[in-house]
Amino acid sequence: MAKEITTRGDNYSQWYLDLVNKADLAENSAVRGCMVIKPYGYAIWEKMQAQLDKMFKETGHVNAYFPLFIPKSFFSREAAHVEGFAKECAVVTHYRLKNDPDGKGVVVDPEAKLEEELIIRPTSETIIWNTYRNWIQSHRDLPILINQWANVVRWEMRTRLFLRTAEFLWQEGHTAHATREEAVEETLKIINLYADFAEKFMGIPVIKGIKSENERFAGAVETYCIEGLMQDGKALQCGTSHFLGQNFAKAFDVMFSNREGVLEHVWATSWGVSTRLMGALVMAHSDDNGLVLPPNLAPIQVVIVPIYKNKEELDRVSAVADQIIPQLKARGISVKYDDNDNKKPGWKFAEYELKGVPVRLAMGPRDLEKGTVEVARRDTLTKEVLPVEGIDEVIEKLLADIQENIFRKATAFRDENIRKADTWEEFKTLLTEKGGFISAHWDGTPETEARIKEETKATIRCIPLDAEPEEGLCIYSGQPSAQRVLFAIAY
RNA sequence: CGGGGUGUGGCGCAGUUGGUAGCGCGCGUCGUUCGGGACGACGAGGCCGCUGGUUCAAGUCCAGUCACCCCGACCA
Repeated sequence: MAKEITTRGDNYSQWYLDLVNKADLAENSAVRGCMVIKPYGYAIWEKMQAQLDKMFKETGHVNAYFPLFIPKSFFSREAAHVEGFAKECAVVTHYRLKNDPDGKGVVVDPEAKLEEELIIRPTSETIIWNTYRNWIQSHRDLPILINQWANVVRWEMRTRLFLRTAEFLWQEGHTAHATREEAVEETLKIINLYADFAEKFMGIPVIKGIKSENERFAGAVETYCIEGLMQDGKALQCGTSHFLGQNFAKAFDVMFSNREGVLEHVWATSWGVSTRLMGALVMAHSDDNGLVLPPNLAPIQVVIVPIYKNKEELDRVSAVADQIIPQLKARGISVKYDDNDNKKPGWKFAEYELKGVPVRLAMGPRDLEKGTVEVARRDTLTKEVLPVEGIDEVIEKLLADIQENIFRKATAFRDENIRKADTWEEFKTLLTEKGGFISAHWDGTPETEARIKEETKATIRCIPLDAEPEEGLCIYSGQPSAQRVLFAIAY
């Protein structure tokens, strides 16, 4: 029977979990808070990785790899950084097990206690800056533009597949520069790169902005972010790029001699996106029938389902498919011909819809007679019958159209869900009745932000980069404010 | 860390006043089907989360324990 999916209207978070499970993206593992990313889900992540990796390299970055373990003492070097991460660190204290003297399996060998405990990286700034110290002496060693693809661990109390897991995959860029200007430029370059990626590849419109002090990365001078809006009206931080100033250079004593031979501290940035983007992808586009994947990230862009009564009919359909498939592949389109005889066409239709395959072609005896094929698109759930002749070109255009349509739809939704509030009452009403982003004046103090969060659960998602200056009064305190910021309930 | 819930074939579940475990899906074989999740016949598959207790007898009652999920507080 059908794989039942909870509808978005019934229970949005259950709908999300159903999709992740039933579309074979990921499942919970035997380890609390950690997920198993299944092949179909991982294939999407690999597409994200490939594209981002290409974009990083095009902007002059190179990949490297730093260790999973970080000596505990490194962590205490940068005060704000420790404070931010200390509460959620996994710690390695021993390096050996031994047979349980009582004969029940194995126990930690108390003899094997580490001199210095190791932290499992929640992020790698400390180990990296400790390493950069040895790499940097002169301005000629700069800039260093390194990215690493890695896993990190943050011991979260409450987890959700992809959106927040104890272990997750990500990339983290760590760059070192001779000047403040250059580091700031790098920070901005990356946030723009992330926004491009989110919009052009994931089809998710994002708002670029700066984090308030409360939301800033622990150890950063300034945190830039891209914020997306999910279909339930909650915001999701999709990526961050940090200007770290000289904080880590000072903590790890990383200095270079400039052109005048004077020693200066190095300027730094760090930036990352994670498997959380998988969650964003699901929640931004999908519907009650299953996933809706943008063609640019779909592991299978086109599926061909043959319809036949017997071997002879299948052979005839396959002969036509054999003509179409190479034409599609020649255009760089990934295609799957599903001639699995164990499943009926109807079953396959439902299954590929659940998995978000952008385009489905169905071909049967009726098509053979007329030289046609049925083309169904996932985003609109519409079908039309078209000539096989020239279908490759049609599909190439169709995929581009689907990519664009998905983005347009998400953009319209996002734009409809940014609302201005000018009074506290209006703010609260909009938040509970509509959700989405609320654009409002704020006095700029962490105290006010904290109070608003306490009373409404909404946080400042960002101060948009493109915000127009506008005199106003803080929605909460009534103090003067120079521009609006975006509030939302966030994941 | 609080509050709630669930542990029974691969998955989803039922199992009444205790009496020796069943249904759907899936799986295997065969046949008929095949343009929106097909049908029939036969078949395989279970230490009822774990430990202890009560009892002639425990999936069921009692105590303990572990795990996971959902909802909050903290966070990308």
